[in-house]
Amino acid sequence: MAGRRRGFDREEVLDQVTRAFWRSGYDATSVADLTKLTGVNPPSLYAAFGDKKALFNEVVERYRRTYGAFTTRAVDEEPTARLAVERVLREAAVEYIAEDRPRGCLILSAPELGHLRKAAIAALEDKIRHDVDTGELPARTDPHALAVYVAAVVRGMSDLARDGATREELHHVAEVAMSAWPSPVP
Amino acid sequence: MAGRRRGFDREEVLDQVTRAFWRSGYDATSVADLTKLTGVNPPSLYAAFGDKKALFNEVVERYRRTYGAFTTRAVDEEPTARLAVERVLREAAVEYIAEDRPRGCLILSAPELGHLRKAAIAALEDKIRHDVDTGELPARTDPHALAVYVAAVVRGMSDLARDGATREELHHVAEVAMSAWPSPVP
DNA sequence: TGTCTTTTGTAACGAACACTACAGATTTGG
DNA sequence: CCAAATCTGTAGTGTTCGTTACAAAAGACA
Repeated sequence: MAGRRRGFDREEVLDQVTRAFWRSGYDATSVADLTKLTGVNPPSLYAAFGDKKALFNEVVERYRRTYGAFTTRAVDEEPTARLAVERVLREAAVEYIAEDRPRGCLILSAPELGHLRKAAIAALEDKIRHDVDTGELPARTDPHALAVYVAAVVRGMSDLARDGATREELHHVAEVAMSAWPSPVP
Repeated sequence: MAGRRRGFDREEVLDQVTRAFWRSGYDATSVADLTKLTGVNPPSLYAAFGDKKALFNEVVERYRRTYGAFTTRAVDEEPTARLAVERVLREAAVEYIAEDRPRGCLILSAPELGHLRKAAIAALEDKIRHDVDTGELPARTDPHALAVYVAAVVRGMSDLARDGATREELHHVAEVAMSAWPSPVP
């Protein structure tokens, strides 16, 4: 038996909340900020999403499936680790500076999401290791070290974007970073 | 005409406060945390350092002169940009994981200190440009792009340290990162 | 229409926040 | 030893935090 219908679009509110957490972080974004931003009063917000922590968790999941999905897609779709990393860096330079969004990466900016970052490094490391095994990369290549290096560069790019870097600067970073990629022995 | 003497060591308290801000950041560190940590009651703390913002500013200045001085020293003391960057990366891998301190870099972790980061990039860029002018680096080298690349790597190393990376991992990042350094044309 | 269920706005809760009024304690200078 | 000056601990200030009690409003089903 149903009752009164929700007076707001759950997805639209979730996107507004995502951008707020993305811009300012979890702690610096108050529930009062969110109610003012969305026009949804506290009881409705809590009924729809649970408490602030649960709302943030849902925001993170949504972010992974939308704004943050380009990294996973590159690693999954590109045939080699080199092409995957090239694409991640090239796309990050665009994504992290997109005009109608907060800058940088929500996940890379949230201290409590280290497990997601660790998983991303492991996935890239596996892809690198595969290329070492097939001879696509030299046998001397250390897959873990190379994956952690890429992680460092991407995090640096996200931080720089938040500091106001330009798209050209990030593209330069990507270009220079790729020149550290191991070249096969002849 | 003097009165009652201060009951605590100002420098010692300042160091404890520095580590608190360093570990948890400005917002997440409450004045109540600081009074509990140092044993100094609020009125004494405010009399000695001013308000929370002024205290943080003094902490940052102190950090620059102590824990964070190794980067400036490397750029000032090393004869070439390459040696300076090599040294910054090598020392960062040690400094950012030191056992009796918070991990990472206080300045790189504080969103409001972008001006200090910008100044550090400019200083490195100048050193790189000097080496381009003297022929130490190839003429095609873009000093700004290379400096921003180094900034990205260092920030990534600081972030990784906070996430629990090991010293070996950071050393690997430094090593791989240096292989992107331009080599002179023969 | 009447009843049941769910959402809504108002208005508050206790806790934690940065900060300070005030009075007693402690020191130097006269 | 007295008086002026500085520091200390207690106990507050008003504000904001996340969260919720409550009753009116609104739609679904009998």
